[in-house]
Amino acid sequence: MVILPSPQQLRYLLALAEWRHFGRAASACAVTQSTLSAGILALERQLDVSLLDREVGKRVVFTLLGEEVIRRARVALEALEAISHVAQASREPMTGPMRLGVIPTIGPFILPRLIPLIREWFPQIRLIITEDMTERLLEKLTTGRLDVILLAMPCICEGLETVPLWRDPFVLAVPKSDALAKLPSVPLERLTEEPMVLLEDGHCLREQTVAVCRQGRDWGGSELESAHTASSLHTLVRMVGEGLGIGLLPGLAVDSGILEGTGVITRPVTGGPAWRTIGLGWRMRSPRTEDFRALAHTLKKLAPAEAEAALREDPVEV
Amino acid sequence: MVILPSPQQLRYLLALAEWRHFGRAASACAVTQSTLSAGILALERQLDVSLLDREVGKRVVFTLLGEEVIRRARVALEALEAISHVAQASREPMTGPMRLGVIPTIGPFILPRLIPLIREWFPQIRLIITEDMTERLLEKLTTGRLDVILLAMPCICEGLETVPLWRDPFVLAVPKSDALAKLPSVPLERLTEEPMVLLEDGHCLREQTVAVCRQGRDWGGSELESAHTASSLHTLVRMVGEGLGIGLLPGLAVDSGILEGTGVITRPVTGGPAWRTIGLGWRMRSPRTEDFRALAHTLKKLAPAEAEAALREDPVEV
DNA sequence: ATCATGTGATTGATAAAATCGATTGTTCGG
DNA sequence: CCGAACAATCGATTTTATCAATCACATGAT
Repeated sequence: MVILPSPQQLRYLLALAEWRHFGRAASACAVTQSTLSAGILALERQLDVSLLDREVGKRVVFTLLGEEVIRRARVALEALEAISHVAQASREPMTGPMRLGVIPTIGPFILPRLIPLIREWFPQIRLIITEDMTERLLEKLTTGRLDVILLAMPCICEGLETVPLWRDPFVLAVPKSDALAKLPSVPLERLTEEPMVLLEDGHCLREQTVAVCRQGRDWGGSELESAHTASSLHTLVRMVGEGLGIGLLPGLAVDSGILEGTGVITRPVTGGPAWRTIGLGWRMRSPRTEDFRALAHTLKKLAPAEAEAALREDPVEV
Repeated sequence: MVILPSPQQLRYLLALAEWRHFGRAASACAVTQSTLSAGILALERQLDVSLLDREVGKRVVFTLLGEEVIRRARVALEALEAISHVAQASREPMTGPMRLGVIPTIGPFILPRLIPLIREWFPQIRLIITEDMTERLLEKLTTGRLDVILLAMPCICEGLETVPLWRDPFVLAVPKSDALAKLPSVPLERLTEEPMVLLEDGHCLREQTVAVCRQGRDWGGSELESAHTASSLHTLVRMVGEGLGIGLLPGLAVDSGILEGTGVITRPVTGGPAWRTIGLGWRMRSPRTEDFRALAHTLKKLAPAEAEAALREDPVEV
């Protein structure tokens, strides 16, 4: 049987790696310097290797092996902490802080409904909300700075568990006076007749609307480059109102009143699938996986009835 | 600061999960039953949850949370053990058992040279060799039943670190009396003139030789189905000798004398790349990564001089 | 019904360890 | 050469892990 390093010793080692100073590392661990020193020594003695270079002066310099052990100690302690956390989450499900990330094309339109819903169903949950674009949300999620994110699916990111919540249909936004406004609905093919206003690069909604347009007709790079770009959906609507072009809007945004007082109206688009799927995602093997599954189940209540029904009938995601 | 479960307690839990019996689990851990019982109780008390269902009789039944904690305990203990192992590997590099897997189209031809080489360079290493096909080697590697494998690259398997060692050229094997035997070398295009003898499904060499043949000409499924199949390279050579068809052989096999006394001769193939790259692979983040890198460096000495040179000049792998 | 048996939990004693406060021995910078 | 800063060491104390023995409670055989 192998002698395992004690978690305490590993904590001391990580603190030392962080502070590079025995005294400060010790007070960070709430122990005396002698305790931490003894702990590091004991770890080195048990492993029968030296983790610190003690040659040069009194500075804290780790050996190559020391650095490697530090990396692995982080992993091991995280795994141990996860056991505590999963126990805590099971003891008191749906309590405590929950750091939720949300993309800018969902956040402003869903949060006014989402926050009261969570307060009602899970009053013990303290939501901490971050709004950012998909890529950076994923980075924050995988590095543990977020617990759970609300985004447009599909999301290709390994180690991520996602649940589709509902479909959000795209509708065409045109100025009241536009020719297309006279039609009851607009076929996909006609979307390229007029210039398009798109979101800035980085918004996944930009790529999704472009993909919808490309369904209708070959719509090359040149038109895309000449399109106007907006930094938010609110700006995009204003620009459509100013006659700079037409735009595709998520139904979610329209439902929450983004068009009010803008002179922009919407028409449904026909001739092909035109929606995005909104889903909830979290780190696979997160200690609070069960919490997040329950949250997803509750969040489905926020779907417009017909969107949820559509997803139920055809759960295969695009 | 969260209270972490002690590794010892987790070991008790895992033993209990394995034996489902306090007494037997205790002796497996070399402690008394009371110690193990107290350990489990202490773990439950510290986590403030119940891991065992103690309602029904005296049988050992885990709660759902218990099962989850057991899974995570396995991960955490592995991470802790990895720290011990990396320390041990650094303390005594290149010692102890090393479980090497090798595919059947490499093993018989390289092991007679590889084993003495390792005995000479790393006499402390105790090789334990397993021969199997790529897929099952990878499965054994990822589940920890092998430490390192020798295979044909590229190998698409995440979590695997691989190093290319040398190129092994394919040569054409034909009966001495065959028409192609009269040529000094054979262009790829002519490989499909005669029936081909291939290895059985599952050998990666089969797919590689088919890929080489396909370079020369469109060579569809029907010819493949009608090809003869051999269960080993030795059989394949015999079948070529019997006139059942021609075959592609790794130079490695030819160099080690597979053709002796068979009436089969070889010709180089021209008109396109015709080789496989042999590499060494191991679990990324294996505690003995440094050992394996050193091993790979040494194994390169087994390459025919020209093959290693080719790889040095053009290390980009196909 | 009764008792033997197998099981996990409990108890009290003992050995091992973690930790603390105080001290020692180095290494720099002035 | 001295003093400040720092890590290592020492001795005392508390805490923890472990053991052997025992208890409490099922189950099954008679």
